[in-house]
Amino acid sequence: MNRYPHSTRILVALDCIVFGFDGEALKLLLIKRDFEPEKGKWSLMGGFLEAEEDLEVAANRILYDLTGLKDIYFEEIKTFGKVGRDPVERTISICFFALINIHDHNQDQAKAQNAYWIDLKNRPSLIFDHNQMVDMALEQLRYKAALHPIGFELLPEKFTIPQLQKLYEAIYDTPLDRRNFSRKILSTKLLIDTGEKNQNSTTKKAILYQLDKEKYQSQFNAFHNFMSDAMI
Amino acid sequence: MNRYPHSTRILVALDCIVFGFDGEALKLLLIKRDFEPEKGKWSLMGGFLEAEEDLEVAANRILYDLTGLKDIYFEEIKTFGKVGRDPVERTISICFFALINIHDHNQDQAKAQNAYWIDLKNRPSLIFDHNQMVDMALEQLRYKAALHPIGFELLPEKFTIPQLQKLYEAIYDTPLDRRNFSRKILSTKLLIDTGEKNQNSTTKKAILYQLDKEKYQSQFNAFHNFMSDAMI
DNA sequence: AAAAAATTGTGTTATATTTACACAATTCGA
DNA sequence: TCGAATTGTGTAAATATAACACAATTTTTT
Repeated sequence: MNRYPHSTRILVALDCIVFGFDGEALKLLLIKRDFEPEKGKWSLMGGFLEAEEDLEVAANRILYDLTGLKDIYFEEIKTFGKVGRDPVERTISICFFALINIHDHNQDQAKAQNAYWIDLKNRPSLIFDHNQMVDMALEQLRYKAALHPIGFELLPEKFTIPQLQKLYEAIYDTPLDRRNFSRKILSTKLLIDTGEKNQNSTTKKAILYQLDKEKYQSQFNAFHNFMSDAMI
Repeated sequence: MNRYPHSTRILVALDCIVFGFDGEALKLLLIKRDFEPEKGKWSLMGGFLEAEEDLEVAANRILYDLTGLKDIYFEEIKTFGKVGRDPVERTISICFFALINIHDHNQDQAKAQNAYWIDLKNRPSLIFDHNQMVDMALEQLRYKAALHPIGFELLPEKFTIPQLQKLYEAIYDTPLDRRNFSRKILSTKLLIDTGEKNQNSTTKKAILYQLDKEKYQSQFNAFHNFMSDAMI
């Protein structure tokens, strides 16, 4: 077999930031490590790229092992490759974030990985460069969600406009005007009125909408200037 | 030394798309390969990540070897990791694009690498997944330049507004209204009037501006909605 | 020397979008 | 039945955008 003889082969890891939303605050699915290295400390969920495995397949595998979910929304953030970032051995890590509906995932699978939902605002310090990874993930989530309709990935199939607003307020840690928010969301034409109402409410029951997946691609840029630039 | 015993080490490459602008059209700096594999075919400039080398350092090294320039603007696009993408051996490639002033780079260094400026519109087919990389790079350049003031990286230190407009027209392959373009650019307050005029012109000599690097960071989002969403 | 051609700089108006704010309707419990 | 909490919709002022016109500069042509 004809190879590249003079180059070094390096461990390739993948680390994922999984975001969730409980109706009030943004959460992270973090691992309390019961394995070496750094046993007992907190980290992101990760894994190594295998010899005959596509990168994308590896990302899906790692997300599946953590959540029991397939076809999750995720996107690459960047590849971390400082020499000493993993003290055990030179390892580069392809970092990505995923958005899931917090009630959808398999609790047993999370338990098996020793994973817990942690409020983003109270997150513990993480191993290696994982803190930096979370910082970049939040930055990219804020950037992307201001420009594109990806927030829906964090909500149930059917949701109300006030729920969506609370999500945006959590992502950007800022209050938003109810009336302008509603108009702006509806003007994207991405929401379909299901005709149902949210029965959980103790006051006026809000309309339940779902995402118009037909229009999702064509309207992917409809969120431009959704948040003011200062928020990003 | 404590290692991860059961994981596979993999070749890690970096491939870069170098954009330039000759005043009329967008150009790519491509390699006519005089080495194996795929000798004689066209490819992107690339190289392998070395054992004791930071990822960022490797990117700078590869860009330096090609252009003779340091501190070039570049950003990561994504990591390509399909199993068969390099037929010689499993290799993942971290792909990034760089923007340089086409007149700045060291011609000898480019010649040593067998590199040529190729018009983006007439580019030859490239090896491996490099065509896909260029497609993604152009997409990301269009996206980013519509939202942030990165186009300047492709121009000389001092430039005129009509030159900047031609650059944007090349990036988006579309004509723009001169008057609205000028007003929008000036409203960002990112341009400093140097007091000089472009002496190369055969008609009215345009004002030479330079980028206000003090304001560059704080105004990084000032380009939001610079191009209409349909362009991106 | 005057006129023509090419290009640059600035202004104006109609339209669309954004922001700030007000009021009416629904639901439940006191 | 009234009040509290929440949801849905409306309106007017300010701002931004898009479409368009004209004057100024420089070189070339007549």
